[in-house]
Amino acid sequence: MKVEQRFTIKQTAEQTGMTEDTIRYYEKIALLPRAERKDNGHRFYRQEDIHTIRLLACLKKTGMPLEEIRPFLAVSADTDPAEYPELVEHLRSHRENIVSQIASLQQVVDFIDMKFEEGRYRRDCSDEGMDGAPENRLGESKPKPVSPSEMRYFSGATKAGSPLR
Amino acid sequence: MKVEQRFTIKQTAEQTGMTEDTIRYYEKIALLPRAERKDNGHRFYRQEDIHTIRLLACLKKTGMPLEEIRPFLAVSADTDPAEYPELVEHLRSHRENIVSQIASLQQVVDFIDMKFEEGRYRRDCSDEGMDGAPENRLGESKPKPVSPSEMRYFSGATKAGSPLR
DNA sequence: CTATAACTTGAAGTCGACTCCAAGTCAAGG
DNA sequence: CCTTGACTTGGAGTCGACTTCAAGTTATAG
Repeated sequence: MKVEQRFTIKQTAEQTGMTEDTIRYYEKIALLPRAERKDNGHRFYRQEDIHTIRLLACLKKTGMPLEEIRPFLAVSADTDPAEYPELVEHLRSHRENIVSQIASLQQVVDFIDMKFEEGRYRRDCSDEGMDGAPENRLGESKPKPVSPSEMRYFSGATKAGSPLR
Repeated sequence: MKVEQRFTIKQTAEQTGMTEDTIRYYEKIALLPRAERKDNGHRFYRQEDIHTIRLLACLKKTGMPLEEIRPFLAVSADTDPAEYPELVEHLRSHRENIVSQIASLQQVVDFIDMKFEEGRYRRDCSDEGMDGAPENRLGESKPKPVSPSEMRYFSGATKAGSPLR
């Protein structure tokens, strides 16, 4: 058994898809804890840290601002979230955000698919698009069109008379 | 039949969830076409414009930068995308982005759900998480846990001896 | 007539998230 | 020895996306 692998900032950057500068920046703003240093002062990271940074990267991809990620990371490791009741609400509410973000994204995918298929309709994409029962559909392959349920299309302004509206 | 409804910038802002300032800003950077003006110089918008702005809002929610939205809007109306072959590729590639964004988001949702359910595991959330066949799953209701297929969890660094790794 | 509100304009300011820079340290190779 | 490369630091600069500001116009109500 090795003593526990150590990674340089460069390796860490490669493994997490961040730049070295960004990792240092996160440390600077204390989003990440101060990394351990070797004798020469160089940072080094353990597998554990890499997982944390990956989670950070993942949250960032969901459009979460850094300040919201901050409390998230506290719970990232092996902590039981129930120990931080304050964060539990945070998590739950962010989960809702994400779910609605997914719905938004799905609408855009549907919009695009529709454009491809028919090239003429417009889909409504309002904030309240998914009220009621947000039926979950997620077709990866193109031939899957839009679900028929409760949809509102971009109507109006269809120069050549639209049937409904 | 009315002459066609006209909306002030304020009403438009309300209906699209943007601020008036933002709408003016988009006009300034020519993301939106110059709005028509009344005799007194005030902007007014038609239903059609509102749809366009809604689409803009929707794309923005998916994290698309304004400069990428720009060409998108060109095709938003009643245009057939096939007439703009350049945009078709754009659309297709953005669709792929979104699909992978959805996958990312879904991972975070799964991560959160797992935290809630077990409060002890860590899920991996790497960039290449969904390679191979991106099985599409999208559970809206909480009781839906994570799909069993090809998943990598946050492992490592589990202070109290982790089983695998 | 005045005051309030809803708009107009261009320009300047803010904020988050990097990204780059200059100056310095340290280790290894030629 | 000097150079190259990988790092360190603090601070400044950039960029996207707004947001605020100051000054002005016009319409309506009291």
